[in-house]
Amino acid sequence: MNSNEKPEWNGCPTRYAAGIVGDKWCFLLLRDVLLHGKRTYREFLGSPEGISTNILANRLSKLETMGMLTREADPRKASSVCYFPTQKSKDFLPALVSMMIWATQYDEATEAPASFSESYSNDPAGTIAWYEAEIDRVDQALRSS
Amino acid sequence: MNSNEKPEWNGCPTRYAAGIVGDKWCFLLLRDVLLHGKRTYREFLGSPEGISTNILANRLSKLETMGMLTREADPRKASSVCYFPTQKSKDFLPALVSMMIWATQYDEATEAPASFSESYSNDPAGTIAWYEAEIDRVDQALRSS
DNA sequence: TTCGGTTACTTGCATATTGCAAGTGCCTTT
DNA sequence: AAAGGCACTTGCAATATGCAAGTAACCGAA
Repeated sequence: MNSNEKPEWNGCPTRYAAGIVGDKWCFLLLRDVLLHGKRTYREFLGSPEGISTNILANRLSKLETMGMLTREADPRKASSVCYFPTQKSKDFLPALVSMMIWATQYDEATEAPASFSESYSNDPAGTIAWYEAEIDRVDQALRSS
Repeated sequence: MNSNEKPEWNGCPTRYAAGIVGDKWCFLLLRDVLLHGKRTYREFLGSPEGISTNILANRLSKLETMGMLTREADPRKASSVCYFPTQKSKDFLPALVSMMIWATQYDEATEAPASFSESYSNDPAGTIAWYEAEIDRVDQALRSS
């Protein structure tokens, strides 16, 4: 890449990302799904930020429409519902972790232990892989129950 | 990292990031500053998304308060104003680029050339470094004028 | 020195989005 | 058959946004 290639086209990937993640609630729901293993409406409602029920329903359907989540019957109880992450949202993990690393560095009140940043700087790919494995573990357990 | 260490604390770095980037307009302004070399109110207004003047003023001051931008007199014309990226926002670049890579992969209408993803996958650190150098070049040129 | 143009905003107002509380319909459990 | 949980929906007041217009300071040219 040399300095003649001015990246004017950058606008678009960023706008695409902003359309999904440039919303506080979608962002936090993605965290719940990708990092906290949450899969149900009830679990999302329980997050400390206190999303209200209408906004939650709205954002879940938005995320479904955008191909980030799939809405399926809960294998444990047919009357209940699960939202599973798609490959598209799993592929968002590196970006999400990258933002967390940045936030950990600048948030004076961070609750993230030093070991998080350390393990990422020692082995970024391994850290991402660990989260991916957790997601798969959660979803396989759920789907086979 | 073993699977006993369940990362409950993840909520917070993500919430911190969501507080800044979980807003469409802040997100796009960061793009303009970090990727497009924009520094003035007038330049931000010119972006294709069409931010309105009151929202722009509001977000610039929010980003300044959050330590992402500094508001300074324009060295070219004292009556004008420049918004420069701080180290904090420059350190956000890896996360931003990571989101762009993801968006490029999933946006069917992406305008990003294949060479962008290629150069990132060949040499991620080098790609980030290139953007950092561009930012420094822009700001040094501006400040010494 | 005054006048038009530019820059960086602020203000007012109609519309859209949010937050909160309450309600609905469909299971499931007892 | 009744009670409760789950996943929403609805209504309404409060807040935020988008748009158009206005303002204040400065700058360069005539």
